[in-house]
Amino acid sequence: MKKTQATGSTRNEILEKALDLFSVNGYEATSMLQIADAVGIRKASLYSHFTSKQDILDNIINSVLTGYANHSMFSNANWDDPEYVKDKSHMDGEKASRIIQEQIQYILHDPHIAKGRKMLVIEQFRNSKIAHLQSKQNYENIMNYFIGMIHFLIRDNVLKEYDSLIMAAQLSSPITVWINLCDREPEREQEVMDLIHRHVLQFFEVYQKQSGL
Amino acid sequence: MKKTQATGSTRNEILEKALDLFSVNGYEATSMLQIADAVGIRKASLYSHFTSKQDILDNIINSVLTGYANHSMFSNANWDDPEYVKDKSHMDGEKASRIIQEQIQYILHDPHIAKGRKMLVIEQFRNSKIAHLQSKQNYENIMNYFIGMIHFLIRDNVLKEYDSLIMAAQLSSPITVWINLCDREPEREQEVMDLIHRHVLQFFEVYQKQSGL
DNA sequence: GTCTATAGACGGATAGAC
DNA sequence: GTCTATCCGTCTATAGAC
Repeated sequence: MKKTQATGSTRNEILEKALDLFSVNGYEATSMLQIADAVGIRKASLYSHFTSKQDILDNIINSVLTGYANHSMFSNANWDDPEYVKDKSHMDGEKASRIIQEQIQYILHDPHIAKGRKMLVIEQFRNSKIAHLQSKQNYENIMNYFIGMIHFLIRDNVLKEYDSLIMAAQLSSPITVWINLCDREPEREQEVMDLIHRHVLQFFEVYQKQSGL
Repeated sequence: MKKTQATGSTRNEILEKALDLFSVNGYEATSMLQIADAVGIRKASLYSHFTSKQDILDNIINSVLTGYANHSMFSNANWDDPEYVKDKSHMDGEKASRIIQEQIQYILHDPHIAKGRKMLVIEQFRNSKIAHLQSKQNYENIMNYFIGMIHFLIRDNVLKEYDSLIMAAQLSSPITVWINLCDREPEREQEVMDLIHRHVLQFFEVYQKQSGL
């Protein structure tokens, strides 16, 4: 049961280096030799830890899944929990922008999340399992987070009561597009962070409840 | 000069079938044998039309580029041209939604544009040339179209004068995200078209000039 | 321009010594 | 668990007949 205890670090290093390569070149374009070289072992030694190349990918997909679920604030937010929202009442655009920017910084720069996101983008058309995973991670999860936020802000009398699904899409989608832009061209991060700030402020301005006061 | 005249159709068929494969599996994961099989010729015959596999990709990238520039309404719109905007004055949400949905239908279902878009998504992290092309095609071009539209609508007294870059991002980004969703899961197209309709209507509602009348 | 045949490199995976 | 050596299939690309 504990046979592989000492090899855990090698095993994890293989997964990590493989994800490095998969997230740039994709699964098919990455060879076992490249992975072995990145880890610093011989190609054949990979087969002491995984039965096949596909086995490596399967384990990465699982770790992307659970890693995201455990660490992303998008997954763990609970806008019905008084403890979670206790410092979020009387939210304005500036405050929301700060909260959102903090989360963007996290998912942009957490190495595992960033690489997992890029790998799903590359592999999404090859099989429907990955396609659904990609939709769940980078669409449904984010939408649900923002739908929760919008509901909270409407309940808290901060925002006007429009179609909350559409409001969530309008608030989250520019951010999603700009995260993709940063994944492609990291040098544009400052431009993107500025755009996000202006976007959130303007969203609050047009949807705020007491617009005439 | 006209030597390859008669072989043009085979050459184009190679490009077309190669794009079919590249847009699903990616460049590296696609073999010359797969391309030859799809065309119905022997693998070696491909080299009568292209010097290498990379040469095929280069030609596809050029055709994606010029094809998009020539056919997409996003590239050819000119909101300063009286002829172009002559049927677009006094726009409301319904009218804008109709115009936008028509264009979405086109870029979703035009085979060349759809496959080109997917290929750029798959290949965007492998080299910076493709990354910039992807940003240009599927971000800057679309943003410029919507910035033009927003400017026109503000000039035409339809919309309030907010930061037009942010307005364009808020109008276009949900659509971009939903197009990606359709590329991944085509069965969700109806859901997406409904969301786009609701989104455009609500955008016009919150940004329209005479909100109090 | 397409074909068969093949070169030569590299792919994933296994056997067996240590 | 890592190594060397090797199997066998597939890859891109070329040579040369037709």
